[in-house]
Amino acid sequence: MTLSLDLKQSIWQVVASIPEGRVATYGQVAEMAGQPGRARWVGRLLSELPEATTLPWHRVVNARGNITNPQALTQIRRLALEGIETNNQRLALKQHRWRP
DNA sequence: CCTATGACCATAG
DNA sequence: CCTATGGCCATAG
Repeated sequence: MTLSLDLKQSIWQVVASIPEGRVATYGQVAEMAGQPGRARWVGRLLSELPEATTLPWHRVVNARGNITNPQALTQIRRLALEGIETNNQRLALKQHRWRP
């Protein structure tokens, strides 16, 4: 199956709907977009975003609350602005996870 | 066609 | 906490 524009848009939509001050995991985003088990698609899609995007990609972390992003510093800074503190690239997922 | 590579994940030891 | 394993799947070479 090819990565259709529809699928990309559904994933972007989910990311866009993550509230400020909350985070979601890659797997969570994939599942909410109707593609369970496809966390890697999410990570790869986010890696292709233009630098000027308004999509809140910084609110997506891995299943352990860890930041595994080449742009970790940017992500950590943005999360801090929303009141989410990190420690060694890790945050308290249990407290900050978005539960719709 | 085959292998390697990820902004991943769950489970087991 | 850490490593190992198996699964995931588009993309690149």
